[in-house]
Amino acid sequence: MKLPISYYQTNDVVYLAKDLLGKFLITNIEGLVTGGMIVETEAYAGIHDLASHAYGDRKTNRTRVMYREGGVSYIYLCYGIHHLFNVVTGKLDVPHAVLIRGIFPMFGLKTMIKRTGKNKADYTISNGPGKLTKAMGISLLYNGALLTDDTIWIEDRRIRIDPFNIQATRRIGVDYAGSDAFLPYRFLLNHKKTHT
DNA sequence: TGTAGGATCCACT
DNA sequence: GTGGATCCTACAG
Repeated sequence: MKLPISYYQTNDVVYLAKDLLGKFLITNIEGLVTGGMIVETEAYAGIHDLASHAYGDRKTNRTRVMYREGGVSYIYLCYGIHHLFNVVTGKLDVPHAVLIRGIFPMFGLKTMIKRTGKNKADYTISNGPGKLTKAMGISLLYNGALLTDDTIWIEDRRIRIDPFNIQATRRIGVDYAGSDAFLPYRFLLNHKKTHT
């Protein structure tokens, strides 16, 4: 069920961003398990993508983990407040990443409620990149963590996704990226029918 | 060493 | 639909 390391090591990051829809992101942090189905992702395509932190082959302390072999996490702080969780993909020295932007909460709902201070765990508890890390306990501590370990991992639960239910749009918040801001690298899973 | 701005969210109106 | 929270990163000097 847990995705093997080889899954992450293709260089087709756009394909992976799409393929991760319907997979399950699960964390076991501080002894508490939370998780849910991935419903929104964005692809960041290495050194030629103006929106990517690794654009222009920028190797810095922050971006270093993106250059590792696919299958580790890349977590960074955004706007000084939000931790954003990315899946590093691709081969060694190819800094591709998929930003996980939304999950549908399914496991550990009580824990999510406690962590976020909300009063119910409906889809809004984890429908944004900063919200899902908060609900799932993901922080900078786990930057570079192996996704084949038992802290943060992704499972294939054989959910079949009809391509008809995948919507592709431009990415959010990357207006600075020139023409790359318009690439259709954001993928949303239309899952209204499974839960209402 | 200093500073501008950011892969966001929420509480307002 | 707007703005404040809040702090790290990158880059200029």
